[in-house]
Amino acid sequence: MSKSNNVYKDAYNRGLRLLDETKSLPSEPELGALLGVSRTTIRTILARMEETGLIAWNKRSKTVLRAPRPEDFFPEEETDTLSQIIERSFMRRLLAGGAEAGMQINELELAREIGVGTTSVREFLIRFSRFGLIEKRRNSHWVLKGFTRAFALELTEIREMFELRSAAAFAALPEDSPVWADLDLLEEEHRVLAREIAARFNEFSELDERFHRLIHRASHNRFIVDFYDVIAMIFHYHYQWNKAQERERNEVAVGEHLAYIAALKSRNLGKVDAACRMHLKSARHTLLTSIPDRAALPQP
Amino acid sequence: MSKSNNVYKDAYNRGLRLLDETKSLPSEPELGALLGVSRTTIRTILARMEETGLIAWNKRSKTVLRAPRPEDFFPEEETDTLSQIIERSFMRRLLAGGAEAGMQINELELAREIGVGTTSVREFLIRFSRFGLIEKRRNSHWVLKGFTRAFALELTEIREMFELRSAAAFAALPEDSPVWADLDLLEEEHRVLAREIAARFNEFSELDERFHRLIHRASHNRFIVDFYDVIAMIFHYHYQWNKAQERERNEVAVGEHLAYIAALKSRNLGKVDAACRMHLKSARHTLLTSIPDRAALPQP
DNA sequence: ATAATGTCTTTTATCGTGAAAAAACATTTT
DNA sequence: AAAATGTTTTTTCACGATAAAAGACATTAT
Repeated sequence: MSKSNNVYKDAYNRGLRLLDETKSLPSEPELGALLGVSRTTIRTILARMEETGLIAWNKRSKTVLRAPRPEDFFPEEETDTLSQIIERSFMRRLLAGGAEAGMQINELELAREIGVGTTSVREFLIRFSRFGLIEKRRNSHWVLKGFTRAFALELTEIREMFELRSAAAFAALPEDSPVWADLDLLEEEHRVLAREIAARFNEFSELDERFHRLIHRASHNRFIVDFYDVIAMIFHYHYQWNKAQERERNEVAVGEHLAYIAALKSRNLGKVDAACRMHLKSARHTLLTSIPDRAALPQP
Repeated sequence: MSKSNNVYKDAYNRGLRLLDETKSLPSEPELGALLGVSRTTIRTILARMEETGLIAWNKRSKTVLRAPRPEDFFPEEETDTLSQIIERSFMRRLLAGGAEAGMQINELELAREIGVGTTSVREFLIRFSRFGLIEKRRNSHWVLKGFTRAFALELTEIREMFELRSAAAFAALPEDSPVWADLDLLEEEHRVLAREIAARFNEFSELDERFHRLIHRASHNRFIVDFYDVIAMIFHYHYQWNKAQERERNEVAVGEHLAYIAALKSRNLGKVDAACRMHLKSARHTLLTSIPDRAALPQP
C-alpha cells in the first residue's frame, strides 16, 4: 500500500458537485484547472464517472446522464492527506492531556499507532517543528516542549509585533489598491455574521483567519505571512478543544473586527494602532485563560 | 548502504584528541557525555582504538599507548552528516548562479546528482523551507523563490524588529544576571580581534554569530531565537560567496559591536537603540550590495 | 493552427527493510 | 549501593522499490 489515492477521491467528490450544475463537462485541461489536479487524475475520474453511469464519455463529449447520489461519493475519511491524518492524531494526543513538557516523542511508536510508515511521521514532525512545540535531539528522539503558558506568551508577542506592523502597512496602502475591495467584502461578511451570531457563531474562526491573513499580506513580508500559519494552527486546535463561552467570545471578536476595519478605512494610524491593540489584547486573553497554568519544566 | 557511520567517525576523531591530554581514558558513560554520543558508539570507538594500538583496553582500564598520528584520523569528509552534505550541494547550486527565481526543484534529480536517497533530499527540503527560499506545490515540485533583493529586505526587516526588541530586553536584565559576564567575555574577544584584525578578520563571522545569539536569547522568545537560524544560514553562505572587502567590512563591524556592547552596558535604552540601529543598518547594507539587482519574477 | 485527446515517461508519496546508534536491561566491579 | 561494564532490544536514519499523480510527447479533432 505504497500511496493512497486520496487526491483522486477528493477531486472525484468535488467533481461530482459539478454535475449538478451542467449538462456536459468541459475539456480535460479545464477540469484539471478547476479541481486543481493533473489531467491524469481527471481521466481516472472521468473513467469512473462513465463506469458508474454518471456520464457518457466519448472523447470531447462528456454528457451528464444523471445527478450524483450520496452513495456515489467516496467516504470523507478516504479523502484526507496522510499528513492531515497524522496531524490530527498527533494533536489529539497532545491536547488529550498527559502530554507533559519534556516528554519524549517516539517516531516508531507514533507510526505504529497511527498505522503509517515512519517516513511520513518523520516528515510530519520536521514540518511541525516550526511551530515551536517540539524540538529534535540530534540522532535521537524529539522532545515535547508543551503547550504551555510560556508558549502562548511567546506566540502572542510575535503576533502582536507582526500584526501592528502589517496593519500600519495596510492603512498606508494607496486608494486604488484592490485590498480595499477585499476589506469591504469582509466587512459585509462580518456584518451579516454579527446579525445572525446566535446561530452562526461557529463560522467565525474561518472568517477570522481570512481577515487576519488579508492584513498580514499587506506587510509584503514572507516571514510575517508565513508566521500566520503558526497562529492559525494553534487557534484551530485551540477552538476545537476549548468551547467555553464560544458564542460570547466570537460575538465580542466580531465587534472588535468591525472597529478594526473602520480604523483601517479611516487610514488614521493612531486609530488603527488602538483598534489593533484592543483586539489582540482580547485574543491573547482568550488564549491564555484556556491554558492550564501548570509550572513549566526546567529546560534540560 | 543504509546509513553511514559518520557519527562514529566524527566522535572517533574528536576522541583521538583526548589521547594527547591524558594517560588513561575515563569511564564509558563519561566519554559518552564528553563526545555527545551513546555508549554504544563509545564502545565501537574504544574497540578500534585498541585494534590500532592506540590504547590498551581491559574493562575499566583504558591506558593510552601512543599519541595519535595523522593517519589515525578518519578523513574529514567522512564525518559529515548527510544533511550537511545535501545542504552544501544545494547551496552551491543555488549560489553558483543559473538559479533563477521561479525555477523548479526536482527531488529525484537532486538526489541522483548528490548520490543520496530521495527521502533524505525530501527531508532536507522540508527543513530548508523555513528559510523562505523555496516553496512546495502540493503533490508536485518545489519552487525556488530566489535569493533576491526582496528576500534580503524581508529578512532584514524581521531581523531589525527582533534585535531591537532583544537588545532592549537585554539592557533591562538585572545586574546579577549571568549574561553580563558573557558579554564581558565577548567584549574582550572583540578587543583582541580588533587589535589583530589584519590577520584574523576571517574569525569575525563566528564571533558575530555568538554575539547576536547572546542578545537574542535575552528575548526569551523561541520564535526570535529560532529566527536567528535563518539569519545565520544566510550570512554563512553569503560570506563564503562574497569576499569583497571582507577585511574592511569586518573591521567596521567589530567597531560597531564594541559600541553596541558599550551601549548595552550603559543600560541606557536610547543609546542601545541607536547603537543597534547603526549596526543593523550597515549589516543590511553589506548584504544588499552583494545581491545582484535583477528584477524579481512575477508571482505565479 | 490551436486545442483537445490519447499515450508514454518522470516524479512524488509512501512503505518495508536493514544497518547505525541509542537506550534499556543484566551483570560485574569497586 | 553506586557506578561501571557487558548484552540485548529498540529506535533512528537512509535506502530502494512501487503505486499514485504529474508532466511530456504524439496524435487527432475542430
